Amino acid sequence: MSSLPILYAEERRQSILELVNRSGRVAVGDLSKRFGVSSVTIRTDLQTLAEQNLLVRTHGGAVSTGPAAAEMAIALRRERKVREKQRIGRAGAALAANGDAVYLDSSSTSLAIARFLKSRRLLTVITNSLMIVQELLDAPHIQVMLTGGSFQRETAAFVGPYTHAFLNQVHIQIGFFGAHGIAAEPGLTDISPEIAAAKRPVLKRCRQAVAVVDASKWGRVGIAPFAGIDEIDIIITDDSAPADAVRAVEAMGADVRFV
Amino acid sequence: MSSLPILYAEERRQSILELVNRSGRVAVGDLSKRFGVSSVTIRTDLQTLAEQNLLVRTHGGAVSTGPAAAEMAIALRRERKVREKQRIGRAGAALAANGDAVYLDSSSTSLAIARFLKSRRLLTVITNSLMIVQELLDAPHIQVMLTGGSFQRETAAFVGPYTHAFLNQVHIQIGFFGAHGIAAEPGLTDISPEIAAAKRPVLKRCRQAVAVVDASKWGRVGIAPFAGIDEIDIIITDDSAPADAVRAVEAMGADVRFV
DNA sequence: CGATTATTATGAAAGCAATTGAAAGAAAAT
DNA sequence: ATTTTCTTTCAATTGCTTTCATAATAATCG
Repeated sequence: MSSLPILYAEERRQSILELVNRSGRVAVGDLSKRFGVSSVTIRTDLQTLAEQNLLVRTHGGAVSTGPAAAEMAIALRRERKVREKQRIGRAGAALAANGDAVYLDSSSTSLAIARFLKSRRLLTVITNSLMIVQELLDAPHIQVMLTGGSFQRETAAFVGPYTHAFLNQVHIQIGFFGAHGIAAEPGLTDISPEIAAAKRPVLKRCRQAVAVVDASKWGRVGIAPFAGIDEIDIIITDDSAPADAVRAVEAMGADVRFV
Repeated sequence: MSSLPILYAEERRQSILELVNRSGRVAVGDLSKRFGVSSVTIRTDLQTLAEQNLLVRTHGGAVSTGPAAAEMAIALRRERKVREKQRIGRAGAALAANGDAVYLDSSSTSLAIARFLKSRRLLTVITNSLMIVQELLDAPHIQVMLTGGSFQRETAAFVGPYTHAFLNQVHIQIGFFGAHGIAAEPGLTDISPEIAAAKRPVLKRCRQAVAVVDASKWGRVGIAPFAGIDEIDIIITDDSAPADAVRAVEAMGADVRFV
């Protein structure tokens, strides 16, 4: 067992990655014995690797992320905070009036809203998200418009200058925006500049801009800011949002609603 | 059969998902026996998956969902002239050079071309067809651009003025166009004015325009013409095309190639 | 058709393993 | 020597699964 005398953390993680990709799965206990470190250490390793999307964490171990082909479908479907998003989705959908042109961005919360809009009529849904188009395929009474642009595989969204050009031509009654983080400063942020760039022009075109963020987003700040708190009309979140972060945002005059 | 000793919850759910997608339905009792866990555990699994919209819960089990994915898959299976289209697709794909921007319209023959382009690199595929985007999801080396516009459910294509606007902004090396009919006069036709209107502007933007039509299209004339024979550089068809119709088109100077 | 019976579902409680967070110790880097 | 990073221990927490009792649903029979 001590055939590998000492390994740097990085080397060990590399080895773990090889193992999980070779056999498809690893167990914390096995790894702990194999490398001669505590199980807590292995867990932090797995967590680190999971954060980089190099494997998928499970109870007691981890499994490989699978073949790159199905990667997107699985990753996007493995939603978290499902219940919270569902409640936020229902509340958000209720804000759209008949006849409205509704914008849904490429976020899982917007997808939740789409699910509640499916049964509606006389709605136009504008989006840059492939997932939302697919979700609305069997909603025959909803007119669906896609922005077009360059397809970004990681997010299943369309981005880039052509997306921008499309969005500068439409008028929208109400727009829903997910975010990676929300904080008093700098406001709403996301993880990719392209995604943020796709959201920014739409905001200006919406009579009403609604941010939809579950509790985990509060206080977080992503690399790419796309909207200040003052640009958002309504913020919908769930009631487990941290109170101090919410207060800081409300102090700037935001209308925060809990579901 | 149950040689798998212990499965992580995640793995088990993944397996259940595969089973339900493969056979269309699963029963709680079967799953419970197969995985060697209690029926209550299976129920929580099914509930979790149902919350993520990955399947639909029923009494005693679950049935597969994905009206989007499944429906489209069925539509694709209804294709006719599969073998001919495959041959045409291979020949068409061979015309695209590395580095090209390729346009594929929303026709089943273009979809056949997309399948042959998947393994290529350094290609940009521009399309207004949702099915082609989906086909190229797992072709990571191909950049995919979608025109955007209004979604037309019958053809799974994007059409309308926004589509038009997008297409006026791009330059394309080679474009492939399916058609409902081809004849010396009025040339290439389709069944819907919207579809025809989406094809017309692209034609002018392509250095090379290729019509891909199986034998059944010759001599047929649809309601909406979109290109004269003189606007087309190459016509690819299969060798069972009616000779007289082909001759009439060739007499106008067309380059007709058989596969 | 209604009543009975069998099957399936749901909720609560409990056991166990895995996880997380905090605090402190060890190793490496500056 | 000091800071930083990594690792461990320990306690508290969470998550998964089971059992059992009860409710709801489907199927069967009179």
